[in-house]
Amino acid sequence: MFAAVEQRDKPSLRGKPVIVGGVAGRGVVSTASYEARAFGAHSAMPMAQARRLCPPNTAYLSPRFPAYQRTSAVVMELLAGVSPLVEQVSIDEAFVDLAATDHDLSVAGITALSRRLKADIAAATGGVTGSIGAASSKLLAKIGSDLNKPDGLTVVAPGDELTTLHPMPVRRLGGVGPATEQRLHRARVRTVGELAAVPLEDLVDWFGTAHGHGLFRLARADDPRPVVSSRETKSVSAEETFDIDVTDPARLIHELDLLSARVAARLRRSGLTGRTVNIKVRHPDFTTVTRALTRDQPTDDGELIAAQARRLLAEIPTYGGIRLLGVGVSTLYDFAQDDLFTAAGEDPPTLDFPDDPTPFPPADSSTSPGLSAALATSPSAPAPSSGSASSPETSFSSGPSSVAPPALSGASLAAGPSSLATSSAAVRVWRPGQDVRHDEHGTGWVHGSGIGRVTVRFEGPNTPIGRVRTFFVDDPHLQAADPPDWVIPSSESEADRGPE
DNA sequence: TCTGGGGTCCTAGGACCC
DNA sequence: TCTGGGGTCCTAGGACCC
Repeated sequence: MFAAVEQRDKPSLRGKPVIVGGVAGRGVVSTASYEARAFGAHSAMPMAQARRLCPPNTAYLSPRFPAYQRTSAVVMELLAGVSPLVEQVSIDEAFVDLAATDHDLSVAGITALSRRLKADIAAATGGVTGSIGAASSKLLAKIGSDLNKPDGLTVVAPGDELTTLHPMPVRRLGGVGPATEQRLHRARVRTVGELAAVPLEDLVDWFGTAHGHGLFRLARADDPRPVVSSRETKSVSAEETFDIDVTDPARLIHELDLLSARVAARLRRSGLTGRTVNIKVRHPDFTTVTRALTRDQPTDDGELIAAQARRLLAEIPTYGGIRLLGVGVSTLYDFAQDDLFTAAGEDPPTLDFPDDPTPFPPADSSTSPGLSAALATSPSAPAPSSGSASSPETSFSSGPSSVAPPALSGASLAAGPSSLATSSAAVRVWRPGQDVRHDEHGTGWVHGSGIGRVTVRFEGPNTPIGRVRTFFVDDPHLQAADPPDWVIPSSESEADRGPE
């Protein structure tokens, strides 16, 4: 599709090999025009290899996503005119549920409708053609649309599904990629028909429950997947492959910050926040590792994301250089954090420490022996347009009590003044050994801590051995009197090592 | 001049909880 | 002393798709 748009917009490219993709450095081919495919170029091929294969008159172009997006929107608009139930799969693919309409669903009727639609698409896009597959399921419709590219039209009549499907190579099935294909080939299974002869137990054995059952059904054209108009976003990420492997740690941190900012901006644009920060590192030998950390509160704040990402990166050896760096956020929530809870009529799950009449030590940092910092902020309305609805980091010291908690202050500084000023929550610091609770079990001390949570170790007349419980910032047990259910640590547990 | 970028889903193990 | 069962959440990695 990218190549078709380029050839539409630049007549001189028509009839010539066109390759769209990363044209420099370590780029790969996004799309090869049919003229370029004749020389062996194809999607996902390293650009360097495509250059070796294609003749000198080949055009190598960087993608112009806005142009493709405009063309895509024109097509999607036409599809919406055909049926209210359209599932856009990508920038250039969609499923249309014709059963959600009152169209004539006979083969003749669908063929006529498809012809009209193809003509409308070509006219509305200025000559970009599309291929249509029509069938009784997504599986067959998709396979049909691939059959006579470009500008193809395939209608699989009801009843013809198996005769269409079974001669095809297994690779044609959605969900069968290089790994599954290889595995099947080793088992002498090359066609869908051969796949249909494999017992379910074998498929589950080879590919696991989900994939095994999926293959078993697809091989029988048993595909009840409905057309769904919209799906919620599960993650937002950004990554970059460097032209030359990066070794300089300062440069890596800088890149991490840039990626975090990009992710945060896209989260805000979509009205999303997320709790899990992921990083991805690809080494020069192409091995790829990921690290993730789930926060207690969702955020869309680039500084906060970057702070987490830096901690995660610190776990990974980078002295050999880094080929690719990525940052992502998942465990998403639909609204900015403040909206999330006020809209639901619930209290925000953070403690409002300044007003909190807890049995804790006094919230006076100058007199409380254990409290090393208490940054209170005035409750105020969320900033109207800043998007920084995230709360400041609520963190706990885990370092030696003689030192100001470094991770802590780093995190709260990273939250930035504007973020602090717009939040109704406070940052509170606990130090190991700090006395935080007294009850019938004895006296509880901060034993360990992490972002958003703290473990308290109890000892006293009723608890001869140390008992440990983890509290979260929003845990009512931290302030309420109702008896929590105690966790009795085993002897190996860190709980018995006691406060430092 | 070897191998992009943005996603989804699944699995497996461990921690934790009741 | 020889250790359940079911559930959820989290993390890491892999396959796959466009």
